[in-house]
Amino acid sequence: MSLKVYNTMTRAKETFVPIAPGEVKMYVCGPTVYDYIHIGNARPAIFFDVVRRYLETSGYNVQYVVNFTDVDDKLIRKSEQTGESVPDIAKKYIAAYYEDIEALGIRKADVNPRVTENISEIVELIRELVDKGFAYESGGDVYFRTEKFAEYGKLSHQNLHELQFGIRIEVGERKENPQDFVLWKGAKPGEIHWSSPWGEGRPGWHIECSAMARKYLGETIDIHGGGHDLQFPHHECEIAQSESISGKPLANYWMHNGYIHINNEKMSKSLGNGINVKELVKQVKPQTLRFLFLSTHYRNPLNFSEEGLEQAGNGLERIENGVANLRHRLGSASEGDVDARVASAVERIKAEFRYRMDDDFNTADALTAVFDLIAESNGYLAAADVTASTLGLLLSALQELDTVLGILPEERNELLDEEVEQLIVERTEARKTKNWARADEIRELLTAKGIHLEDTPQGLRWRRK
RNA sequence: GGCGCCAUAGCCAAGUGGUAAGGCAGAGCUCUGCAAAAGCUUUACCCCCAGUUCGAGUCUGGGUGGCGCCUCCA
Repeated sequence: MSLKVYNTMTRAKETFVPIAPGEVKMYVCGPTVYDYIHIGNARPAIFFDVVRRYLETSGYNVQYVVNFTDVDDKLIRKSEQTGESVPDIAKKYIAAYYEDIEALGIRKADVNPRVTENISEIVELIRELVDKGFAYESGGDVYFRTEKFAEYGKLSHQNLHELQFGIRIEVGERKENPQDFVLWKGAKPGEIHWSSPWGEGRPGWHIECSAMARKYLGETIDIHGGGHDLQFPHHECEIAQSESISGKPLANYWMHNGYIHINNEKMSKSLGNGINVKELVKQVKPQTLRFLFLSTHYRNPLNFSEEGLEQAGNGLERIENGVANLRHRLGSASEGDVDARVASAVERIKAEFRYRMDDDFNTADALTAVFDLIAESNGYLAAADVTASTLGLLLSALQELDTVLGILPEERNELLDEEVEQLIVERTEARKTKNWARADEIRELLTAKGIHLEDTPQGLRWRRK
């Protein structure tokens, strides 16, 4: 089966065909850097990271761009509140963003363009829009003339005239039409600003993505992604801006992830129910969060709860134990050929994984392949004699899937301190002499230190918990 | 008002019109000196009502309940 992608534009799963064979250009809307990212921001970051990884393991060369909005109303407001400058705030939260995504095992994008570093490209694009009559200057602002772009609304399938404008925010009085949106905002006194043909000011929100996507990826990109809420107006506006100039589709595939809910209500900054990634990773392993997110299809909402987190943690533990047990057995495994039955099961499971991922990145379904591999591995491990080559095969299959999912802990050659080592030696002696009381005492002592001892036919196995 | 999404076991969750994956939790058993880990066993009138069909969780229509977007949001 070939890769199928659900395209918001057509509202259907489509066979993925890149513009250039073997190349994928991906643009995902990144954060506005005025605060620490919350888990709602983490969902697209993790999901599109998995998309990128999967495309790469499928043989594509992926160009992955995620922007930073480092100047906008929210940054300016924050600056007024804290007294810090807008660039200082942006710098601080960009650094925090990198820390957070690293903690979550999210690979950095190839480029993280920033608005403030692309002002001339943005101004140039606005100038082109004005020249072609798609935009107009009004009182120091520049607006996009939505009436001029007949396809406005095609992504979100909205009829321009049936939208309720001004329902949430006031309609600016400088607009020709309420549905017009701002491309350039004239600066108020004291605000951060740049020069433009329309006076001092700064870019509107939507224009940056059009300008930066064009600069870094070209007129048409393969995949444009972001949160569900960006569909309208953000992506709709991007389409209007980009396509009215190029006459070509901005993106061939539009992908939108569903929201994180808390108590069955969306998480959002305005509701103030956000959970910071920084706080969360202090409490749970980052892999747990990845596991949790990937266990629900990306387009579905995901209700976040303590219970869900705990269940994800337990599920992950089963996988971790399986891998650890595999590694442990490596030490006592014999030489010899790969077990034919295991080999064919591994092939079957890997194929199933691909099949499920090919179906619009169905990570929840694909995760079962990991459990299948663990079950296969545990079954094989029960045998009295195992070959290192078979264990190696299982391990590499697991790692192969994990290249895409990123849920396994890194392999660490942890050492136990001398005192613990000594106790383990003592316990082994005690067991030889059937001094169960002392053996159990030591085991409990170490359990209290977070080190779990397990006696297996192949000797002692320990793990941290 | 317009445009959408969702409803599957105690919980999470996948599901191509062919008789309900997987995980977590629970119970029982096996292995173990005891544990742990692991294995085996065990649990579903797929929200309701019609319809299409040889056959519907899946398609159509109508309900009920929940959620989202309609220019800050991921």
